[in-house]
Order: sequence, then structure tokens, then C-alpha cells
Amino acid sequence: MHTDGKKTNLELSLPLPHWELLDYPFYERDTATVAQALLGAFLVSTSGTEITIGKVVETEAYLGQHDPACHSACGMTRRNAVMFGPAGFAYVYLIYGIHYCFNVTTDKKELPAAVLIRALEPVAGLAFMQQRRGTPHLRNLCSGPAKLVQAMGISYSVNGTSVVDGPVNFYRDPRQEPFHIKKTGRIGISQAKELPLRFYITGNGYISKK
DNA sequence: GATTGGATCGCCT
DNA sequence: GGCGATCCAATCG
Repeated sequence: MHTDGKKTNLELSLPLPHWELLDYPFYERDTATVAQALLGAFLVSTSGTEITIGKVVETEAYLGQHDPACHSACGMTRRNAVMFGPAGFAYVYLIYGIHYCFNVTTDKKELPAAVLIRALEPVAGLAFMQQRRGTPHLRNLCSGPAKLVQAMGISYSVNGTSVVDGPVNFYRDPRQEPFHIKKTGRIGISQAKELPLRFYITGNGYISKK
């Protein structure tokens, strides 16, 4: 059970009728642009009959082989192979032997870049998220890249699937209220940490850290 | 074949 | 805010 008084969207047919699926051209732009454009979009994950939805509130851009913090910096391996394909595909990887993180590939096909989804504001399927995360606290469901993967029921089998017609998709709401974007250095990396490639919605209460 | 380090989390103080 | 868990993937540090 969620803990505040807000109504969930669970009973509605999802996604909402006026939402627009983000198609491949959206992802085929430069990575920092896509990372910012994804803020305010809705991540929809279907795992069996269970649907979970979160609003993207925090992202990071990883620019490709010339970005030393990007997994593709040292060339193609089995792990990062998805990034070397076309834009609009899910790149899921294991970190610290324990956690998974979810990215979407971006930019031109020959450019192995991606956007890491770092935090979501829970929107629908809250009971599933709470169950998967083992906590009732809304602010602790999706406030980190590995947390949201767990809350949304994303497994490693999602790696390499299309975000246009696969199990995990992004939608935009044309009625989305405007917001301000904060830019900072990326979290948890040792190289190129000063580059302003982390983006989040100013004032949103569901980001991973200030 | 062995070693090293990591785009994190959660619990501790 | 500090640190241990925990283990895979890349590299041979």
C-alpha cells in the first residue's frame, strides 16, 4: 500500500490515451540532448500482466568512445555490445556484482553512446514496486539507477530489446508542465567527473541525491 | 588462470 | 558521511 493520499492510475488503461510513444528518431540525436529530453517522460515496463510506470526525473549522458567514463571507451566487448548498435535499444548491465542498471542507446549507429536512467517518480503499479523493493516508502522505490530497475521488474533479459516495441518503453505527455533542468557532474565515476552530464528536474523529491 | 576495480545500495555512526 | 557486501567482466595494473 502506498503511504500518501494520492490516487494511483492502476485502474486506468495504460498508457494514457494522449501519451505519445517516443520513436527511434527521438533517440538518434546527440546524447546530452536526449538525456535532457527524457526528463518528464514516462518509463513504462510490462512484466507479465504487471505494469509499472515512473516519470523520469534524473538522467546521465555517456557520450561514447571519447568519453572515458563510458563503458564503450575501451572498445566493444560482449557486455557493452548493445551500445555499438542503433539508437533506441535497452542497455542493461550488472554493477558491483549485485545491481543492474538500465540505459537506452542514443545517437548515430556508429557512435556507442547511451543515457543512464538514474531516478523515477513512481506513477503507477506502486504496489508492485513496493513488493519488489521490500519497502512502502515512495521516495525509496526508484531514487537510484539500481533501485528503479528492481522496482520496475527489469531483468537482464531486457538487454538488447527495443524501447520502441519491446517490454520497456518511453512515452511523453504533451500536457507535461514545463520545469527547470539542473546540470551537475555524474555520480559514482572516477574519470571525467566534472563534466555537467547529469540532469535532473529542479525541486523534484525523487532524485537519487542532491 | 588470477587479479582488479566498478555508472550502487543499505546500514552504520 | 563512511564503509562493507558481493561477484562479474575486463585485463593482465
